[in-house]
Amino acid sequence: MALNDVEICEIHEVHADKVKMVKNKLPEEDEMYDLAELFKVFGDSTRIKILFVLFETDICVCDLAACLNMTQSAISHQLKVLKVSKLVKSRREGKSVIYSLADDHVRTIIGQGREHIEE
Amino acid sequence: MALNDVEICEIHEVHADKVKMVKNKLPEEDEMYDLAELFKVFGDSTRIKILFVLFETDICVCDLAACLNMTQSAISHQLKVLKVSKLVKSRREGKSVIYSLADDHVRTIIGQGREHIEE
DNA sequence: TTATCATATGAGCAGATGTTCATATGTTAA
DNA sequence: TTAACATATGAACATCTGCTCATATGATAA
Repeated sequence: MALNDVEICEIHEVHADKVKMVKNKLPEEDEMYDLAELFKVFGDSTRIKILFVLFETDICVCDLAACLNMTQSAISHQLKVLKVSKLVKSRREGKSVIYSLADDHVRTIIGQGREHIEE
Repeated sequence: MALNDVEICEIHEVHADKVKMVKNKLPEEDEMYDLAELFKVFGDSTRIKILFVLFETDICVCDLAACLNMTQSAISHQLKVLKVSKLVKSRREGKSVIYSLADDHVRTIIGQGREHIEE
């Protein structure tokens, strides 16, 4: 029998009614999973730095790498992650590819994060 | 000589002036790093689920584990991460330890995340 | 005290993640 | 077309992360 813990707990003390009530109010598994995936994207300092640069200006990969003192390859890999998550979009201009913020949730989310830290 | 990429780029095309301007506007390295660390905490589905439970009610470790069908140990480890990041606080009540949300930035941050996803 | 319940924690392991390196793709100019 | 620049990408590797298992700590009741 799997998940013995749950069984054992119920015998003793777990408030089965409370647990059931809370379970019903939780969002879909998928939604919570996707949310975690989104925050995972914010959870890397290279990507955060990229976003801060994009707060200031649209910019090409090469300049971005220079801003952060990192290799073009490393930046490019991370830009892809940001793009798949729709936090960033890109357009081609001649030989360069210019990246920019996809929408304003990014600013809000990061803003709230900063507020939390300032305490 | 290290970081050849930057050097090479400058010879050719990088907009040194633009790069310098952006660099000046960026927050402190530490702040960006801390921000990434904060979001890293949100970037795991177990922790996200814990937070959603805490949106509904204060709850003990045992009930929390039952809600998520996970072991007490796994939950306890993650609660520690959440506590160190000040997203969650705890109080003892008899044999149990009751966890609750530390403040309301958590709701706001997660709310913005959800908005971003709904698109 | 001792027994039991509730939670916390350390070690170990498997899987995920970010960077580097080499190279491929795509664009422009000659 | 070819050469040079700009970006993207795959593989490899080292590090990080989250879970499990065993066990320690803490609290209560008998």
